[in-house]
Amino acid sequence: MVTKQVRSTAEDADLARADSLAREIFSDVANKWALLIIEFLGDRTLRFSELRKEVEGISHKMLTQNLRMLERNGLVERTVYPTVPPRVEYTLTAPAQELRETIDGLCRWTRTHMGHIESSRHRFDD
Amino acid sequence: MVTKQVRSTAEDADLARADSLAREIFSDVANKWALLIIEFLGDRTLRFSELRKEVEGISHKMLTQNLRMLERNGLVERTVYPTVPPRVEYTLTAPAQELRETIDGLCRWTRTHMGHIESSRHRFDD
DNA sequence: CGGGATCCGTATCGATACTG
DNA sequence: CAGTATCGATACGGATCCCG
Repeated sequence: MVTKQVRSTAEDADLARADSLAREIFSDVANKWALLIIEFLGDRTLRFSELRKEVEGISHKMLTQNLRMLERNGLVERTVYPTVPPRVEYTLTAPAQELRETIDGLCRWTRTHMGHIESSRHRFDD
Repeated sequence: MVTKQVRSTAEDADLARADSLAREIFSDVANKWALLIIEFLGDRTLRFSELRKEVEGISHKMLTQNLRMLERNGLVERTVYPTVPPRVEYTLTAPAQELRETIDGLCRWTRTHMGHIESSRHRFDD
């Protein structure tokens, strides 16, 4: 166990960098649309328009924006077929598949506690 | 397995309601600040000001706003001690504790794949 | 068809000031 | 100390148009 006393200022700086990076990634990933895209894409390979149908309610803009972000973070793979009209397919990468497990957990949690939450809301709204 | 044909319109309406409720709860919970508050609060009992220190970067306003929302959904319990100056303590409820398990998973995932994500970002930014 | 660019209303957020 | 209210800034999100 490394104590505060023997930790150099350089190591402190490293930890600070790691922390802010983790926070940054967390902010990217812990947003509604990103999580829904990952959840609905699952282990399938879908085109842009197909994915848009799956994640209902998402706008054209939000879908492209989030897909770019996920691609940048190495969570989705984007394959372009240079045909006309163009055909673009999206798949989750291995790290994203792991992430999907925990998102599944989040979805299960929601379904399990929906009733409790709904009644709690009604109690609160007085 | 219930097929589409034998499902009544009333049952369809129920399913639609459940779906939109689930979406609503998901939108509440799957946001950066809410998740961080739950994660940092953990199994402790913290005052408003203590919690504000823990979740660094959160503004006074965002903290109150999210705490109200979490309280409404029955995820945090708010205890007011009518002293002067006032003392208000927050704790996670049982459902929120369960949720914390999956948030822990999300945090572990972030730490595990930080390196991969960072290098993927550098590759993308060209 | 996929996606970039633009416009524009709205929700979000931070800072500040004020109450019990 | 905890919380509400108000006010600007700006980021978000949707609608639309156009290009490959």
